[in-house]
Amino acid sequence: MRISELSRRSGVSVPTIKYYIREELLPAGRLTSPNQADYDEQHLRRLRLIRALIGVRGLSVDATRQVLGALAEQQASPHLVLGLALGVIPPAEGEGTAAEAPTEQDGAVDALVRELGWQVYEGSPARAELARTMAGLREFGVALDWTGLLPYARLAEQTARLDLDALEGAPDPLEMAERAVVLTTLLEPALMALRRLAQEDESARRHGG
Amino acid sequence: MRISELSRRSGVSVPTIKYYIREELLPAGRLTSPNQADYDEQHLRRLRLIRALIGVRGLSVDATRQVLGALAEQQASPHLVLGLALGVIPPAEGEGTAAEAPTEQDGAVDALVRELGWQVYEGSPARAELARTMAGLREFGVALDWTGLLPYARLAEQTARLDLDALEGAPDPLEMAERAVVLTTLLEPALMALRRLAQEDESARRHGG
DNA sequence: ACACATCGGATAGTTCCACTATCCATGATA
DNA sequence: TATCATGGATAGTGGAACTATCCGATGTGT
Repeated sequence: MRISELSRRSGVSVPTIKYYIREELLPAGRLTSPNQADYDEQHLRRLRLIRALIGVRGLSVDATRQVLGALAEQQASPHLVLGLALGVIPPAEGEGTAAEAPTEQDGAVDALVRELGWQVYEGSPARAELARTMAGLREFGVALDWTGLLPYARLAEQTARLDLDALEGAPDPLEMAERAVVLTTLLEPALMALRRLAQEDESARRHGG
Repeated sequence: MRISELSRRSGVSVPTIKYYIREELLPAGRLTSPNQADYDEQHLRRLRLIRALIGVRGLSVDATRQVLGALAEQQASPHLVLGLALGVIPPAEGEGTAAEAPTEQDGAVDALVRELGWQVYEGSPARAELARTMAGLREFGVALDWTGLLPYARLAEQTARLDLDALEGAPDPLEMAERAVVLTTLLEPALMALRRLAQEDESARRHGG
């Protein structure tokens, strides 16, 4: 198909598609002549994924590129696929101005991970994110050291089990990775929304709604 | 204290403080003369909260104003305080272009809430958010109807219990509301980071790391 | 074969947001 | 009295995510 059809079928304008190609979120079409390119269903799938990550999830173009990069990088064992797809996904992201110096919170994260016996990569962005938020919380005198996070971490384990269950039946690694990305990133707002609702309900129960 | 001291103590530049006052995130100081105003510890606390929400959490100025608005609106029972503080907080936020038509997903959310027996406000933004993400997931053929969310919802209930526990000892309603906001919004990235790490660990266990 | 729409590719422009800088008259301060 | 900081107003900046325009080449209908 040509770019106009890709645009029509995806609901994304032609200039925007070109922009995504320039930004290397989407591979260029196969040139059939110097000024004519051919796009296939893969492009359409990928474009929809991009729109979901940027539009639904609100990721930046840069973050989206990283996520898609992780997706392309595998072709290996299921764990590597997931490790890459899940591990590289940059979480929420605050004012992450590169090369953050290791803070004292890193020690807390290490302690937490050790206590839980988790086998996780040293350089996971999630570790840094965790340290960052803990530091942020401290500024408010919220006394929440790593032991306070333990029960949350136990719940996270159960959540992760559900997540992995949902990925079980994937036909091929690439499909699995894509599902992992979708499930991990797109489900986040839903999980947080559930938390809000549950908080409201719990509050009603405790204090009488 | 005057604005320069507020700036020094908070680490926020004077122009930025003025900007926040213009944007009504921060109340203006008490004028002691036409060109001299006085700020107190409340301003400092609030300014730090603003910085956490915008800088650490990455909320937009607009979303931050809503959160702070919820904070100001109470003065009532603990449940109302929490309902307002937690309920009004806009979750993650996608391309929320106002007045979204009720989709078929709303029915699914209703069913979910009914099944769980949750007592939650009809107009919670979290409900709309939930419907929106489910619609987003559908676009990818992720077969996840409301029954698929049930186990996640059960875990959310437990998470909410932990959250409410953490708020128990608050001295006054305003303090409680502020803590609720901090805990709800600032803890989100941490919870998501924990989920990422737990996924990585679970993947290692299942597929051999 | 010929007119005309469409294409890929490049470049420049737009909009929005979160600041940031500059000005000014006034009042505080040494 | 001579700075100096202040509140308030207005304009400007930089980055991000598009969006619009132009070009020459090419496909398409007749």
